[in-house]
Amino acid sequence: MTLYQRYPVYLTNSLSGKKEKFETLTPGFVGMYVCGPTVYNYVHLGNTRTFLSFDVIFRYLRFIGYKVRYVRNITDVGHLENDADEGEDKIGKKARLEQLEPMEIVKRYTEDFHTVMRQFNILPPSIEPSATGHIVEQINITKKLLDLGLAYEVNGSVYFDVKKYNQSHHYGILSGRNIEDLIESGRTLDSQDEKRDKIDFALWKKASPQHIMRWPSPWGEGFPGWHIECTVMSTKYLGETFDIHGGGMDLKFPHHECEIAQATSANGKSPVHYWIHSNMLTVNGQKMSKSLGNSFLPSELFSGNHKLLEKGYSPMTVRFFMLQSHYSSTLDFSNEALNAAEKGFKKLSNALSSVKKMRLTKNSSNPELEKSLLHQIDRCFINMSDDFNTAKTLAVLFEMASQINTLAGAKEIILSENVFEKFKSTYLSMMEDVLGLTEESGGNHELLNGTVNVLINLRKKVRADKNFALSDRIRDDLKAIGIQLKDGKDGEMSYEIES
RNA sequence: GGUUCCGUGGCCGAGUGGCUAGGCUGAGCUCUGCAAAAGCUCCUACAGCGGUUCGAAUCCGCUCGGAACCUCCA
Repeated sequence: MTLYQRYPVYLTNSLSGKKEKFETLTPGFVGMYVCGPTVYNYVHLGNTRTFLSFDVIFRYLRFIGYKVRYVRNITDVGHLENDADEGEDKIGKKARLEQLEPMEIVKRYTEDFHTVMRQFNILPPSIEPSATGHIVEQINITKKLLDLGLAYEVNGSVYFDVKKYNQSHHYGILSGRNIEDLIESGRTLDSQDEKRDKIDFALWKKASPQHIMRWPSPWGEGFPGWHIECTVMSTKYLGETFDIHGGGMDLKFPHHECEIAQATSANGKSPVHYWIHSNMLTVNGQKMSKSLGNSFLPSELFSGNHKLLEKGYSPMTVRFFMLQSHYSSTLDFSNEALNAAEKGFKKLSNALSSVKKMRLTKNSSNPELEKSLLHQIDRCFINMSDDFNTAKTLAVLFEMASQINTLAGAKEIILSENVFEKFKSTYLSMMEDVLGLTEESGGNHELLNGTVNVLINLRKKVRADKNFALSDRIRDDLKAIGIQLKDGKDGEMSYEIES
């Protein structure tokens, strides 16, 4: 029996708005697509939260025994400033502003994105396709939609006919809207707009003479629209129907709605079984976004070099901070909360390092304690399988950490070996493999380690001689430069570098 | 205006009908030569008003407050 059979996953499907039992299309296999970044600028902390949420989902599904193909794209063309006639491609615009080739822009910000992902210990996806690598497929599906009569061409641009689609399907099924409301509200049409209806969206745009990014097509030189890339790439690597499609809440409409319309039209079937949307990171209750100017770059957060920050916080502190809330809730960002997270994470991290060193004294049954340990192990999985509830899982890990500290401080550990090992390995793997929370080295060099050990040995000697004045001085002086000595019960000493 | 969501103790943040969230902060105790770390104990909330129910933070209605989407945004 696999872990996923023992602890079946339930997740909130945005399509139904309900928590549903997770049943994969192919037993044991999961296909998951997540909308990646548009690489026209540095990723900010809000963007990072989404990728972190799906990283944990990916990690957990894998951990409980699924074979997961995780596709996360890079959008390097086609994301328009707006969908009106004069809409400019985001990459193209940045290239113009910075006087660089579009591919230079793409390269720079893709690398930044990857660096940030590594810093936060976010695993790379199985496949990371780019939109420009799939121009041919995007042209093909556009042709197909034209042939089906669900798209129309105007002056070298092709648009999706939402009203026509809505005659046989429900456009707005995901975001709970109906087409009449959409037509009534929203922005008015630009007079020179080529679209038949303002809710139609571009599949292919004609490139104006000054437009840098352009490819030949049956409709002349142009570039693909924003939504079509995800349909093409998800279909190509995961099939016409796949298990999970994720992304930030703000992509639900129109981006994901358009994906559903295109894919359903082109393939004759609904593309996705479970839609998962992660919620926004907020600052003072407002969404963190570039346009509002309240966004943080990860590097600013690490260094503390930002007007809203009192100090810097490590990547793992931030990762822990984000995992304390559920992915579907908004999370408010503040110095106070980060400070609390820093201390909380340190506690878990210390327990992680002691659990690695912990050894059994005697292999013998201890029913009462074992029952409690097994219960904690069980709850880790139950909580994670319940819509990937990292907050609840962390609560159990804190209990386990207390247990670990108690055991580590005990004279002897008497337990059945299999329970002991299971307990250790669950704490370890929940922390490191599932939640991706690893110990931070804190610049722990060999030379420094040796030097501190010289002082520790010296202090042991003077302590044995009851020369407490000197013993305290060694400790205080080290403390002053950021090294905290800790005296163990057995006369052993350890140290910790404070940030 | 339309669609959706939220309002939990000093702070952050889980929790969807009865059973302890958890972290941080604060107070006290234990251990320790003294610290630090660790362990234990305490501080017991659910925006307001009504309703359903034996019983509601949890369901329903209204009021107040806040947010997201409807235009690019993870």
